[in-house]
Amino acid sequence: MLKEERQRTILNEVELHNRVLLTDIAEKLDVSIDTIRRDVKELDADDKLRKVHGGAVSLGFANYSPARNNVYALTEKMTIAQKAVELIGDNSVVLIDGGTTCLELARLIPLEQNITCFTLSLPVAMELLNKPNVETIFIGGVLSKDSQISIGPNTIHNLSEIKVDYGFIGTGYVDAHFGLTEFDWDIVQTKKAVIKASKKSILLSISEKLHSQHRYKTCDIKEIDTLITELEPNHQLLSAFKDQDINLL
Amino acid sequence: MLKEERQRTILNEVELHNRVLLTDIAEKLDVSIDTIRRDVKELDADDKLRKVHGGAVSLGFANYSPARNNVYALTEKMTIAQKAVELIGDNSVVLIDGGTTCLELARLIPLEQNITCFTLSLPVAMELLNKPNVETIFIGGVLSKDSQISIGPNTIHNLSEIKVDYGFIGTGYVDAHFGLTEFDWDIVQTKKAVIKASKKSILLSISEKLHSQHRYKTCDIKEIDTLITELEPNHQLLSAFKDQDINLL
DNA sequence: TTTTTATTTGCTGTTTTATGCAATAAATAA
DNA sequence: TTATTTATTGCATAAAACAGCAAATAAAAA
Repeated sequence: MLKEERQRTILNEVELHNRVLLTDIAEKLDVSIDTIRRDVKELDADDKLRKVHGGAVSLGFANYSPARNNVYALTEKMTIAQKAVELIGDNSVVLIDGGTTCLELARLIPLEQNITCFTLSLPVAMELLNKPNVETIFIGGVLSKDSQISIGPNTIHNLSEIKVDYGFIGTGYVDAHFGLTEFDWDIVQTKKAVIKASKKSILLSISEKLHSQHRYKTCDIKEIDTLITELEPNHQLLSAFKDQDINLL
Repeated sequence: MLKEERQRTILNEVELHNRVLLTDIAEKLDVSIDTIRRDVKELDADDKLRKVHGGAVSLGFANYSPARNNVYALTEKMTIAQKAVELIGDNSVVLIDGGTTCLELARLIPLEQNITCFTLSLPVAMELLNKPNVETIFIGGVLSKDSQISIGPNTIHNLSEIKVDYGFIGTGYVDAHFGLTEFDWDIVQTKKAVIKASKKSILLSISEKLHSQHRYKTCDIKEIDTLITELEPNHQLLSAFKDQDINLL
């Protein structure tokens, strides 16, 4: 078998599965592991793939860097945020939670929109300051380093003193049966207070999060007024939520 | 399974839920917790995520570095901030005002310094979140769009309930005779409350601001405990302050 | 054709890397 | 505080990478 052929096979394999094990391909092509190793080394030098310990991965796979494009599933989140922002009427009072989806919502608020906006998220607040017609009120409290939102008793107390038209919230995990869950107890307490401070709670979640759960429970699905995902409301992935008392957007 | 595949899975999980537990991933991928721990350590070193006790959080969630390209008189302000940061003892409770000089102070707080820090400035709060040993409490309220700090009655009320060791404040204008003055009435009210909430008030001001004044008065010089400028304390520009009951640094 | 030369491949022993285990230390929760 | 979970460290093992050598193969020259 020619070297060319062998390398072509390796590349095919890598492009198809994003990865390959040296041992597998050596056995498949019935040559020694050293030969394959040398082939992969050449392909790596030619920037056709990335050699890694024990095998090789495709370039797209290796170059994936969240630090560069920063937000995971940005298109989906923008779709969700767009649906959410359409709910906000002029002169309404809303509360925006933390998380990247909620941050997108803050970004998408039109410059001419005239609203009052409460938030407990530092990045969301930063974003809202760019909107000339949004009156922004930050709910103070102890700041969580991970989530960059106010948490703790003071935050919860502050939240207890307001009642907004819409509360836009995110969640770590959501399941049609188990409801909204998080792994952080403080966050759960805060989110509970957010929901209580909202006449209507709007949950923003990418579909990938549906049917996942964790240890601490924020609330049942029925406490949420509307669920917004990037999917069409009658998508089959949402069927489990159709039976529940919740609007889908 | 290749290490790269495993790390990609970890990244997906982290970006999906913002935060994951090492134990969960280890179980899901069926490898030892040590391996996951090492993976997460590497991903952290590569700035792909942030490792926290027991798990990992996504960067999009915990990343913010405001560019400070065009800060006026940055070197002077850094000198001032350096002098100020040396005043802060371990386990003390401080309050940091807004403005670029105070932001520099927040930046210069050493990573190992263990303090509790109140602030009403959004950029300062952002900066403080990067300090692992600083407990940050944000004083909530209506946010001023240009100064990016909390103002208004609610802010003032919140400030009335605390008393910190040091209050680090900035000012728009300062004069040995007329005291601290501002352009904006709301800001003045807030700064008054900040001074009242501080056992000792430390004024941070570049020398260029000395001997300037504006329409609304925050307080007299005698209400300030220490004035920090970029100059030597016995510089002649400071002579007018020497007669006053104020420390110079 | 045969001979020479260069390239490729496989093998051996050594070094490096990846992973899991266990003991101890540190951090967090109760 | 104590108890429990999570981190760190060192070590053992196995797999993989590497370097050098020699046989096999291919290409070029006589």
